[in-house]
Amino acid sequence: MKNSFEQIYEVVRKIPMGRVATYGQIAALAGNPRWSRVVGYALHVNPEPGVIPCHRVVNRFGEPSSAFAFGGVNRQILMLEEEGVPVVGGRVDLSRYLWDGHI
DNA sequence: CTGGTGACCGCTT
DNA sequence: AAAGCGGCCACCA
Repeated sequence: MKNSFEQIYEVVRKIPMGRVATYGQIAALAGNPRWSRVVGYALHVNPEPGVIPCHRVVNRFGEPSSAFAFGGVNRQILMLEEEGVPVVGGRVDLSRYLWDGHI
């Protein structure tokens, strides 16, 4: 653990399949609930695509980020459904698929 | 070197 | 009840 980024990547990497986490949740698990912005930037640089499941990260409303740069927001939704996370109305049911921080 | 911005969230008025 | 603003870190010009 050197900087906040490493912490964030560590938390995001721990997200189990078929579950999603919010930026605030990741920020809180990383150590500071106000790093939500840093979390977004951290995933933006995404140093290891394919290793860090950035598609499992959504905002607190359960909606995927509009600035998703994988090839379109549809791509993220498709990947989530592939893992078993249904996206209804462009939104994920956080009450049911929100990662509680426990594997 | 300084200023401003960004995949956000929470509190205050 | 709704709207607006600030705050933390890192990177770019």
